[in-house]
Amino acid sequence: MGKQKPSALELQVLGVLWGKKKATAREVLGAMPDSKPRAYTTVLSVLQGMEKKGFVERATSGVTHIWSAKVSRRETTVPVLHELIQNAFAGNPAMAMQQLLSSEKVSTAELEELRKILDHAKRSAK
Amino acid sequence: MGKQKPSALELQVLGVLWGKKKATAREVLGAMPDSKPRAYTTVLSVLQGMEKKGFVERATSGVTHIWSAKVSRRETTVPVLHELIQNAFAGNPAMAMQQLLSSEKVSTAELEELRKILDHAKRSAK
DNA sequence: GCCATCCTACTATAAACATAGTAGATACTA
DNA sequence: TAGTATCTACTATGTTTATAGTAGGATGGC
Repeated sequence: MGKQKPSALELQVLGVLWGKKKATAREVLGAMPDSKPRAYTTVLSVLQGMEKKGFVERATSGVTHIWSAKVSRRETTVPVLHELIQNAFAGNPAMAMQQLLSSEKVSTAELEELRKILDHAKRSAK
Repeated sequence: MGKQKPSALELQVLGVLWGKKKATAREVLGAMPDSKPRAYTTVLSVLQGMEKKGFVERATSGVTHIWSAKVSRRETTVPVLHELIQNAFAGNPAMAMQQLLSSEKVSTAELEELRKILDHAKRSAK
């Protein structure tokens, strides 16, 4: 019953729900970050499966159901990232971050923010 | 027939090969970071499948085959991380890094190293 | 030389995933 | 109110994943 790992598609659905707080199946379909064409029923089926796994829950509003995430972004992604780092980065998170910095666009403001977090982490470590 | 995405297990195998440069199937089995018990033939089958997909290649040394990665860590993991950030972090790599800093152990030396990279990125951005 | 061992190739299979259709209920609209 | 559109539940299907067995060839020790 406990902590299962969401698939890539399920994670994408969760990402939408973390962003919107609440959404109908149709709204989720419209907000999927990969813009792959999918049938409405595909997303609905995924949501229904995710409910069984405890990833999402729904509130009924008339006929339409309103979906929301039941698990937090952090609790969900920490194990996912951890596993990825174990598997692909020899357990070394710094290597992953280094690659992220060089492969993804990070704004100056975000860089500044990260530097603060870094300094704080350094002080805590000492 | 280009760029397919490796599964989690395939990524784990690649991680072993990136670390060891070359390894037999048995050595790969022994070095899998999750220490899940698996049959020798399981790993062999995975390697054979990965060869078809172009992820690994082999050299024959007598009867035994020596396996090595045919794709680099970077070219493989950049799309994987990118997709993860799109799906689970609203396309925001800084959020992912922030979480990494707070959820994974990073040594003081690595923090220092990261700070340098950060400063460099900041200078380049300006 | 023989037996146990280790190797690869090939095949099999259960489970998970991604996808979507169909049917029946409800709601809108002209 | 008749027809159209929309919604959910349920079922189905092709694919990929993870797993491992079996068969047959080679190796090595004794």
